[in-house]
Amino acid sequence: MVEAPRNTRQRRAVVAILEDLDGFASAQEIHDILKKRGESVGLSTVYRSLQVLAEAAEVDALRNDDGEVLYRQCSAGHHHHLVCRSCGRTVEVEGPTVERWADKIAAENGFRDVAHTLEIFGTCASCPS
Amino acid sequence: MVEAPRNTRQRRAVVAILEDLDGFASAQEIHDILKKRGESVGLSTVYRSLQVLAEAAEVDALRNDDGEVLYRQCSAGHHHHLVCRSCGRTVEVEGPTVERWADKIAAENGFRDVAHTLEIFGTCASCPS
DNA sequence: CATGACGCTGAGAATCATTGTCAAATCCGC
DNA sequence: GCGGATTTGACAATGATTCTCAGCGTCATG
Repeated sequence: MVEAPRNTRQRRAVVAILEDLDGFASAQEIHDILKKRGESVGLSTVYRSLQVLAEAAEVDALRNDDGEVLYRQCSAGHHHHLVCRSCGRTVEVEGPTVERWADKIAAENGFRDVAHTLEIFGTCASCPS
Repeated sequence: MVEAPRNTRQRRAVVAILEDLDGFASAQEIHDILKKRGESVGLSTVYRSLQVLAEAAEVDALRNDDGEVLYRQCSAGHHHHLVCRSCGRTVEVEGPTVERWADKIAAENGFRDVAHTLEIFGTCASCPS
């Protein structure tokens, strides 16, 4: 039996931040925001909460070029991201054609249990060069 | 003027390993292989060599789920990878449709300096479930 | 509402890939 | 062969993430 996660102040605080944020943010950034708001939450707890949320598919996670893991509250269902390198602003995008293409390629080469990662990075219109 | 890189034993050794390997390997793995072959090369040097090669687009780099950077000698030109999770065997694939799709999506949303990452992971035909 | 079991928290230590440091070794044009 | 710039490598340092573990908070239950 899987235990239901407990409803703690800290977990609620992390979820609240994610709801407010528009784009992707690292665990450390979220920790900083919490500190600024006076909602003190331990760094370890922020990491753990995000892991739990990511496993439950309540948030999406991806790595930036520096290898940091970034988190964001997203809509349900399979989708990809168009992410601003500078401000983190994110647009969710869908690419049914791409999904089919990837599956076809994998099948042609005899691969099974197929998954794929696809993210688009750029600089958004409101960020300076 | 950019200085031409020097032709050192260590750099040649790293390149030789990459030529022998079929799939992606981490800097540490390459360092281990070098050690086993008796071609002692410092770990820092392996990292530096791979960085240089990656910048020169002579090898491709990607991150696995653990956040490690993996390197592989690839053909020239833009392409993506179909990678076996189990044995690392890699097939290079092209997807002109995907490239166009990604650029179009980015343009529609006012993003510039666009790049994308796309990798397909699966289990290849010769690996057990 | 009190209780107890057990998950959750947090401060700090530990981990681990990667990068920085810098003196000594190596290249390479001359 | 020389000399100066580049490269190397042992080791320290960094930085994100995970681990540890004693104490706290939750919550089903009485």
